[in-house]
Amino acid sequence: MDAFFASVEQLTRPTLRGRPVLVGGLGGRGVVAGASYEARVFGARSAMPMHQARRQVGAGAVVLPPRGVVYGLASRRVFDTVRAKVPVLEQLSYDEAFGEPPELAGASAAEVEGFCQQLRADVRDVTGLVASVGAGSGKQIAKIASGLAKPDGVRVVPRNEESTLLAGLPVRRLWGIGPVAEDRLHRLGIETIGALAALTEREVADVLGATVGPALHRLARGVDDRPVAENAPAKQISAESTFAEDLITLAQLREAIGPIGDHAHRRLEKDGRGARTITVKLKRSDMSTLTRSATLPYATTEAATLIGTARRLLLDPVEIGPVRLVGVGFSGLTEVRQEPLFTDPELAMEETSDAGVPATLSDVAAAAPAWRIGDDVRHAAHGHGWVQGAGHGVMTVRFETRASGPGTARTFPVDDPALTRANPVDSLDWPDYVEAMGREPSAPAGEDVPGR
DNA sequence: TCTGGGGTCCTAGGACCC
DNA sequence: TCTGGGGTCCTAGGACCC
Repeated sequence: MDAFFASVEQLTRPTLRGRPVLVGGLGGRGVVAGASYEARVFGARSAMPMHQARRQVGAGAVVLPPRGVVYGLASRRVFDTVRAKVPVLEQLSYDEAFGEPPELAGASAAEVEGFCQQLRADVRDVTGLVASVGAGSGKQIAKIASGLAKPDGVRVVPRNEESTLLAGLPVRRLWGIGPVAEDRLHRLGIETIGALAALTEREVADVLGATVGPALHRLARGVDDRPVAENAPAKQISAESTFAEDLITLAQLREAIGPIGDHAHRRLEKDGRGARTITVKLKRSDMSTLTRSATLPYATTEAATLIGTARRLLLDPVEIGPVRLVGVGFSGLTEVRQEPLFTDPELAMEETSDAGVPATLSDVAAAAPAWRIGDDVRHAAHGHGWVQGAGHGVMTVRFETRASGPGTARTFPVDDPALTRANPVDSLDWPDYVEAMGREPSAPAGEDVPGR
């Protein structure tokens, strides 16, 4: 999908079409999760610090917090549509998947091109979103081709053009070569995939490792027989959170880990399996990370045991230095037939002792929610809208959805009783879609698609 | 006022077992 | 009386992907 997050915002909030949209964290430590093509013109990119992207785009920038549920449903619509023509899909993220349609076995480049164009048309008709498709003899070539196809296009790489195409590309374009591997190769004067392909097996293993090296070497030489397969069940479920200011005491960490553990635990429950291994992740102010893990004798779904164990694994900032991020991960995921007969009473105690803790800032926020830019709103008379601006006791709401076309903005007192919080999904006209289809779309891996 | 969040895979060392 | 070899599991760290 082309600029997926930003495109969903422009689809459901039509006023934003044609404008530079940045989706991502709004706080000082936020990064860009999605940038519309209008924003990319100014150099804004995914993973860039938000303040930097904002500075580059200038005053016209529209900065919005991510609406994960909306992207998740849009993603399901997209892949339900694709699945009708490509039964086996290997999903890489919310917005990207590999497929190997059986009917294209032995097809000519022209036939493949036609198939891909039809697929894009289907996706666009059903979802209103723009997809690009790349095709080639293997996943690596298809992936590179899809990058070349964007925006809004198809790129088919025939067999006889593969090696020429690969040879000229910078090594970094190879899926699996990141900043570190790129740097190592550059030090040896290896700049292109062609130069990488020309190395010996031995050389490549020395530079990139005994496993990864030869694998990347094969891809560089155009050898890619990896199958396209449906995603395996997740091996790990985790949640993490970066704080506006570094945490400097163990007490702060112990308080912070509760909501993060709850978040991870909620997703574990949704998955339905139990976990044996609990991992705590801490990122220090210099961006280095520390992890500590513990493995229980049995898998459990119990929040008290899981989060209590995580809390026990925390390290003291007095010893390790200020902490900017805390994460909790669960792995060793297995079906749990029955709950264990006993839980560790000490751990259970630790967890439940949170009950009497004084209200945290987030509790206060939940009690008296302030309207924030990007919030979805319902008004008794004007319908569904979103908060375009707020401050000085008033707020501006633009009333529009995917179906409405660009809407009008109206200003209200922030405490206007006619305004209530709305389900973000309604901006996609989701209820109408479900009604038209006569059912919910299939939910293969649920919301917990890997990546993003 | 630098650098999110959710994943996968690999490496390497040590404990432990036969 | 000086210590092999193979295997699995666990822990910690790191590269890489979107």
